[in-house]
Amino acid sequence: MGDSTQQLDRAFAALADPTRRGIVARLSVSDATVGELAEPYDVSFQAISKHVKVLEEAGLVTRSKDAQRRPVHLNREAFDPMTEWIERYRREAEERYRRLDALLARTAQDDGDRRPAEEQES
Amino acid sequence: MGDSTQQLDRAFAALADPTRRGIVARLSVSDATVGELAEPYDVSFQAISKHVKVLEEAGLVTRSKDAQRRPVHLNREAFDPMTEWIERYRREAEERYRRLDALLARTAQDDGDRRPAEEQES
DNA sequence: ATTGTCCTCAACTCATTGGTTGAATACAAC
DNA sequence: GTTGTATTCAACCAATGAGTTGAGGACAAT
Repeated sequence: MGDSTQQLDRAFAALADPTRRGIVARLSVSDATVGELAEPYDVSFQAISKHVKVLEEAGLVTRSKDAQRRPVHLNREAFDPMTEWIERYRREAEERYRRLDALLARTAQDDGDRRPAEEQES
Repeated sequence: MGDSTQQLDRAFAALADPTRRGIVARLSVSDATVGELAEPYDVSFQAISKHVKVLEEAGLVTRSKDAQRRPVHLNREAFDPMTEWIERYRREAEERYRRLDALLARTAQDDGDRRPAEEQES
């Protein structure tokens, strides 16, 4: 089980929680302390601290140390593996669909040409 | 809490599992029955059935009914909300970064021009 | 040095999840 | 109708996850 696999596990899992997605959205505007991040939510401060930790372990954010504050910063590049993974298979399925579609179009044309003759099996 | 939020929850959570990502990758090649999907894995058949159910509830796959088989089919469009969500905030952070960068560049130039005079506050 | 602020760590609860096995269902084929 | 095949459902278990509260650590300010 490769490391990139585990990294994808963690990144996708991190974004599966609405609170954590909210935190990411907030951080896209500016860096923020845990206190600032917690403010809009109706849960304990510590719960938000945990959420930030999950995001950090997924590599999606980093924390620097400024006196007693730990400003949280969005790690933009860390989102790429997810979109790349999704887009890869989405595109593959899309291409298969187009091939199938083309095949069906050809078959439909064949229907007009030959199929009536072939239906005489009954 | 909107429905789209819950849908994102489920979609991201569904992709957070390597087995389920493997199933999606397999389905990008062609539709498959649960039995075919289970074959490469070293877990029980029922476990894979459950995984497929999770993918289905996330809207990422659909199952049709062909006799006793339930061929599983990838629902390509269902992946878009995820990439759109990620790209939205990724892009927002990117723009902020560029603005900050430009600001820093200006400030650096100001340093050369005016800053020495302004430092006379002490 | 004491106090207040910002934050993390530890221990606990409760719900969810991924896995198991053992039925039960649905259909084809004989 | 019996058998075989493909699949789901139900009950259970162990591990993980999101939440809580209570304590402790690091630093600034007085």
